[in-house]
Amino acid sequence: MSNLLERLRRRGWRMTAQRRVVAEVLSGEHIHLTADEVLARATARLPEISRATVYNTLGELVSLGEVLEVSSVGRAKRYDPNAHESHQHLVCSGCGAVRDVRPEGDPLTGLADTDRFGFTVTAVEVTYRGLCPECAEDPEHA
Amino acid sequence: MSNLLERLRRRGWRMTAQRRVVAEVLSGEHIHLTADEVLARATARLPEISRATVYNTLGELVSLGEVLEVSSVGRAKRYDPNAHESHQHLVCSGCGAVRDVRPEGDPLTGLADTDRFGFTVTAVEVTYRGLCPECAEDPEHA
DNA sequence: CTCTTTGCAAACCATTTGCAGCGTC
DNA sequence: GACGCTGCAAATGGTTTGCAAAGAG
Repeated sequence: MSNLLERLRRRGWRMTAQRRVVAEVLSGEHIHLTADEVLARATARLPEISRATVYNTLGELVSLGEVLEVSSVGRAKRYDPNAHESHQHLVCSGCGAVRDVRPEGDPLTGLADTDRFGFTVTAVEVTYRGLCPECAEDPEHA
Repeated sequence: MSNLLERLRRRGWRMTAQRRVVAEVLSGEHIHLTADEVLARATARLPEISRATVYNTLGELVSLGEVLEVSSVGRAKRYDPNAHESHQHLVCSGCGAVRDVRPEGDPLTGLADTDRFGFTVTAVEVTYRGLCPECAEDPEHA
């Protein structure tokens, strides 16, 4: 656990103002921001940060395994800092809201051999789709 | 079941040469083509078909519920004609190959109330990631 | 005949890249 | 002081759109 920035410092990640701000913006629970949202929030704290740097930094965080890419919502990828606790996503089809969920019984212990087509399975992603309370009540909320 | 084209005729879907060819190209098992691949295969049968028509038609098939959009592989969306039999996807992280799988016990019958955040859950998507036999043996196969 | 679908080309949006200069370690 | 990171701007890839002409029912 602990926050993203602290994990990165502990790993000896080279620090700059831009990188720190991106990491800060990605701290918290149920965070699933697009690159553009990260840029907007980062710009609020550090006006001279550029879009390319946001993309570079996000890409590096993903390949470090400290941030997860979520492609199940809309056209733009979303970035999820909750990379160390296995979890699933609950996505609202109306407004695109995303919540992290962690059903107790891990139901995903892999595929029967007969279903694997010879694949070596290393990960499972689960997305639940539905409507959040606001969109269920007011379908125009989207 | 039955093939896509037949289902569409039965629904009284307006038919044109272009639409028929797109539906034909999407017939079969383990089909998960990108819009570009659909265009390429459709062009082989009907050279005058245009990219815009392929996109229009795919979009309509998706909103009819006869084709599924799969966004879990690469940047481009893929289109899966297997929309009536609930199934999951097995994706190779090396080469992007996709297979349909149908584990027997449907383990995913929803979320406990305490995990739902008030959402109305209507669907679950599961993606297994791993390496296909070819990529497991020869990591450069990608 | 009417109303939908098609083709073309341009617009769009998210993301990536090349390269000179700046800043961290 | 070296090498990696940053910003700019232009390129790319996938998808969408506007509009006039063609075609299905």
